[in-house]
Amino acid sequence: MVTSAEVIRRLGYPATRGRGEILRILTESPLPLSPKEILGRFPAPKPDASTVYRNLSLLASLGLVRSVALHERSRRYEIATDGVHRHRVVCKGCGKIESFQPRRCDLSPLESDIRSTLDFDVEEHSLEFFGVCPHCRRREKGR
Amino acid sequence: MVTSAEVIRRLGYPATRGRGEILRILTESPLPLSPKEILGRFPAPKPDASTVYRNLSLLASLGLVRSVALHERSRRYEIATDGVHRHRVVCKGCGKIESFQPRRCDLSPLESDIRSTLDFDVEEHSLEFFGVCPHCRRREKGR
DNA sequence: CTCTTTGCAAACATTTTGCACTGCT
DNA sequence: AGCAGTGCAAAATGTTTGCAAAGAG
Repeated sequence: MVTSAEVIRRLGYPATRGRGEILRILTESPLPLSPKEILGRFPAPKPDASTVYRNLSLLASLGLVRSVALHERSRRYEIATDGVHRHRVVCKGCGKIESFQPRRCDLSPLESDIRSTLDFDVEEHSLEFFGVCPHCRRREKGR
Repeated sequence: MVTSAEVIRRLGYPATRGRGEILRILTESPLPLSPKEILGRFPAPKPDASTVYRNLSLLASLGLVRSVALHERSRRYEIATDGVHRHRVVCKGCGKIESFQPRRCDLSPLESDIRSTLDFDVEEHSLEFFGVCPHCRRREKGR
């Protein structure tokens, strides 16, 4: 078992309490979290918000966390588990987010298209769905 | 030919100069634009930024424009042309954005999965790619 | 002990809001 | 004329930065 502290240290950065906590919080969350939510889940004493932002940037540049762009005001972050690929469904009514692992998510034909047409090396993609959750659907029908 | 002014009027809102210009600017842009960029392309006299934000929200709620979430600080908007589906490739090096229409973009199996597993009615999806553009690839190799 | 990170405060960027005035239909 | 939209100013968010004090290796 490799602890997150070791991973960070091996990458050449001191393993501070904040960094470990961020990784733990994101690992335990089934949904991507905003910096504010992450701060909210910190046990006391809570660090300053700027520390959370700085560490999220660092961890993202080390590839340990990933930012997720939903159509919101703030960014969200999730743990970057190698090889595990997740997508989200966001409810347009209430903003509820569900996360799921697709049975197959084969976008390689699209990625080859991009390579041959635009000459970009594609490294990642982000695929998010927007719709209506069961709860909001019932509410809409009721009206 | 139906003008954008008529479309807005039919939906029950006055067709003001700002609304028409926003639709024209977005129609003419091959790439999604941020509110600031949209404002920059306005012919004088430029409206106030708040007007641009208010109108973008209105046009988005009417379904005439769509917001695009790239991993950036500000939102971007594109014209919502019915039936035409576009995706973006963003260069991680220089931030360059390319837009393309996929030859096929069949995510219906995934959407059925979502329907049966999570019971969400999926109405839209957003699929964006991130990679390295030819220019940055050459620059990286050079180092 | 040295170098990096942290807290704090302030700066910044983006977006939203209240209000009097202007403009669309 | 009447109601909705606009500019302006100010506030609300979300994020970044400089600097002295505290912490990791």
